[in-house]
Amino acid sequence: MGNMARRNDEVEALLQEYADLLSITGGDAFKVRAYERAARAVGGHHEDVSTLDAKRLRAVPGVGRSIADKVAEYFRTGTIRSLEEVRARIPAGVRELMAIPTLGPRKAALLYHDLGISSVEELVDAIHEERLRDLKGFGPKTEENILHGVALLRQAGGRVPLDDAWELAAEIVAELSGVSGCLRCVHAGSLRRFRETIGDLDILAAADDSAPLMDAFTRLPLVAEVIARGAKKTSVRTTKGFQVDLRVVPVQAWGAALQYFTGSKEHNVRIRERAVHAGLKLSEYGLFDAESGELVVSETEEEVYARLGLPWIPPPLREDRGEVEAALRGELPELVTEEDIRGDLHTHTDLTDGVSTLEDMVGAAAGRGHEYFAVTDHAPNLPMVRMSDEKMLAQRERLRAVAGEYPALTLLHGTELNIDPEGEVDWPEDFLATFDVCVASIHSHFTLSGKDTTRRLLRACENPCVNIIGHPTTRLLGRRDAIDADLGEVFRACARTGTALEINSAPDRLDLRDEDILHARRYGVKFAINTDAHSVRSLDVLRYGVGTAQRGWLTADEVINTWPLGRLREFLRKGR
DNA sequence: GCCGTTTTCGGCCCGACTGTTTTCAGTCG
Repeated sequence: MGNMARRNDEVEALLQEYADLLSITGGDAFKVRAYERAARAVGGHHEDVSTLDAKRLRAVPGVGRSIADKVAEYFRTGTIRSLEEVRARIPAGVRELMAIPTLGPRKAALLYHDLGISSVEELVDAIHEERLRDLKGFGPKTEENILHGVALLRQAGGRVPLDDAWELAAEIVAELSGVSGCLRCVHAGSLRRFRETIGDLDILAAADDSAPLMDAFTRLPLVAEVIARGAKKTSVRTTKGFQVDLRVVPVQAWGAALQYFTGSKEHNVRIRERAVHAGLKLSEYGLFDAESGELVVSETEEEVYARLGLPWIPPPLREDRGEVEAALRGELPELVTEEDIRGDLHTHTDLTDGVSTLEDMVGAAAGRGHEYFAVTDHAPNLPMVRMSDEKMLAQRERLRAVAGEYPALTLLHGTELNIDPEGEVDWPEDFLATFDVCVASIHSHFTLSGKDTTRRLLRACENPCVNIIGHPTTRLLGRRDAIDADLGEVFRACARTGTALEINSAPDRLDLRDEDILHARRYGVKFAINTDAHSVRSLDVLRYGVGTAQRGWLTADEVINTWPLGRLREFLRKGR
């Protein structure tokens, strides 16, 4: 799976790059869109595109003769000639300008052609030197927006999205686990704790002799540079500029090392304090008697915690947010797990902006062992999707038709509504009431005042047909701030009206985020952990939503899509 | 560049918002 995903991802990235470069050069907008569409389709495709012959490649929606040829050329030669040609004309830094929110291909092209700007740094310098002032279409507000966008980008501080880190870790762990003499290998660090972005990736392995593991590690194809190489620790930088540390420990020290390298630093400080008070000393090598220096325990994390008078603490809780105190009181939450999730309540198909068909999405849901599955395509007020009542009803018929093939899976017909500035949604109540489930989300007017946004969300909660507030803060990691709202008021309204808050699992959203979940659960709110999947493959993101929910201390009972269908349906009736 | 119970051309995702203009270009969802 990991490997297959990467081949498709490679092609998706290349086609998207080609689309971006075409748009910068002012190429035909429809051609640009064709490449973007093909990129998304390949990225979301369920088969490994490197294994497909020409005919089956062209069966991927949006892939025709020309793009199929380019994909084949890439797998045959390792490059795409036409991409190389356009790369030679446009520096990579110009494309990187497009990562700045509010800065698209036209402005990037203008900045490059008129001022020779080809990096974010040069752009920031140029703004401070007031060199943008004479540029057509650029005013003071544009400068301000660019600087804010750059600040958002830099907030991520070189950190990597959770899914990128996860996939990289999975690949490295799989590779190293096969090395002779490797007794254990896992990822640790902030990835094990499911933080929303990852700084450095920490891989931990156990072996008697570390040399074969270190050799294999430094020889991985994705390694661009070996930063440090030792017997216990080796650090590399990947071709994408990401630092990965491998630590190899004797298997006897596994538990102590895993505990130490999982962090967080703040959690470990608390744990070591407890050790000191008990006359012990904790390090990555084990728990030792402070006086005699004799090893007490080190083989498993459970033993280490137990010897300190604590139950094992799940990694997502290890942030020094009261988990040690809760553990001491015997009040650690029994965290929701991916296995607890019985179904997804927010997904899309190619009827709107998804890339997989309804049949493929449903088949994949059945394959995952879901008990229920909601298809919730976009409602008409999102103009790009050109939705209509007729299309929705036709989809409902199609859903009914496919349902017969999966007797163990209950299909729910839903929609993702748009909450307008007044808090109203797309359809009147009588039509909404015909859906099994309605998600309602903000997709426009992100910059209303806090007061107006709060009122807007409250109004949506009070709609008797709105079951779930989708991606409640609408933030995009590294791209868009959370909306300004009095979340306490919103959470109170959700609890009162029987409206669930979504934990959107998309790695660039993770919305609600962990702190907001901790806040919201104090109001007795219910949650829904959804994928918002736009393809079969993106159904996999569920783990990130569950990890985020765990960081928010959620138990299965607080999450409506862990419930049996009957209890879920009762909740979705919302007292109607 | 893709696609076709419109089949080899002529459409294709469209409307709103923002900031810049002085009638509109660029970006976004």
